[in-house]
Amino acid sequence: MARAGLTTERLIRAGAELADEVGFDQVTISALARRFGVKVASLYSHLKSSQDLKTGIALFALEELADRVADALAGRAGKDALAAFAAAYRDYAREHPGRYAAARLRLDPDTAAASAGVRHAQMTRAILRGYDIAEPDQTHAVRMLGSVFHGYVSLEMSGGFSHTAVDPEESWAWIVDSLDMLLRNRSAP
Amino acid sequence: MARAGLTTERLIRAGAELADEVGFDQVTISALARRFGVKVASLYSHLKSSQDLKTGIALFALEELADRVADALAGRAGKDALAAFAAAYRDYAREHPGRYAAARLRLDPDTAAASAGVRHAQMTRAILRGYDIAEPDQTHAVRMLGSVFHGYVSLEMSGGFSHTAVDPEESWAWIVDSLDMLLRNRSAP
DNA sequence: AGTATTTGCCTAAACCTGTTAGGCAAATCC
DNA sequence: GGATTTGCCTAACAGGTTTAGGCAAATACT
Repeated sequence: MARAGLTTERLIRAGAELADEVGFDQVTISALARRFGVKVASLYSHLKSSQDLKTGIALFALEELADRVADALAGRAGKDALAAFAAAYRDYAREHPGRYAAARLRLDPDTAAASAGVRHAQMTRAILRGYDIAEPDQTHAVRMLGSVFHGYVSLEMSGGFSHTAVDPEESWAWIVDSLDMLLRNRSAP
Repeated sequence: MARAGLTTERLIRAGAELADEVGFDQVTISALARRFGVKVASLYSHLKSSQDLKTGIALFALEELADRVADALAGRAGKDALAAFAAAYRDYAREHPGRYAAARLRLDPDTAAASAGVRHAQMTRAILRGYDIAEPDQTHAVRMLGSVFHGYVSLEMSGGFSHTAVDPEESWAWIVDSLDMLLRNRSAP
């Protein structure tokens, strides 16, 4: 019988696509095997477990998102950088909802420390360079930015804004504007 | 054989407790049956499905959280109300992580419209009465508050803040402060 | 009270996902 | 071309979900 040519790489990639189509928590070893026209047990040569697959997708998504954000940030500063960061984040979540959900998977500390998550933190801090904010306020600001962006995207994705007529696009712009205003206010004199 | 005295109410309540102990997505009909010392099939007299159970827990949590927020808000206005709202929200998530996760379950539109979710929206809007912000900015502000609070709690719960020494308590206070400052700036002249 | 009816929990069974163990054949290496 | 590695397979078991049908406890009726 001809072989299917599975690799861990391909499985994780396909898992990411599957996540976008059916939702991250519907990603299952069985569904993945079906997609490759292969028996379930065959995947266990490439993946340790279902959890392993999910972690792999999470790491993949974190990396991909970090790359996008880095691209968006290149050559920008101040409010420009803030807006670009925000847009990259939100666009990714809308284009790849399953991967975005994956990126929010809780990782064990070691895995997290070796992931692209640290790049995310660095880039968020980089944005604040345009605003001259010292520690510990800088950390507070990093946490606030992360909260707003993640919170907004998460609420929007779960349909939380669909019961008001106001365009989410406008709210997003208003919020970015507000954050810029706030960070300027918080800048050292 | 003596009966166990199951009711939909009791099952949902026990499910909420179970969620706090083992995590919302580990809540399962089987685990619930074990907890009552009863066979799995018996629960199907009271619950239509596993999904039904989860929806029930979500509605219960939304209600409970709305009650707490309403209590916290009573007799307060302006920044006081803002801080109380924020505290109620965060405290609930820390006390009842499973229920908080349940409250974030995506509900179908009809169910959502009949849930305590609408009270949450109303209360968030009520806070803004202390700041004199007109539409459509009011909607933007509601969305921003929701995003920050949910985003912060969600990131904190998933361990996102554990790699920096800065006290999350301080960050929270800083953020509430910032939001107050921002809303005052956005007030009509 | 004693009978009739409802209702609650049971057994049994089918189907799905996850996981491990062991086998055979295709690909690869000399 | 023969030996070895490696990939996918079958088989089997452990949960979880859900439906169908049965017996006995609780409740309602006269």
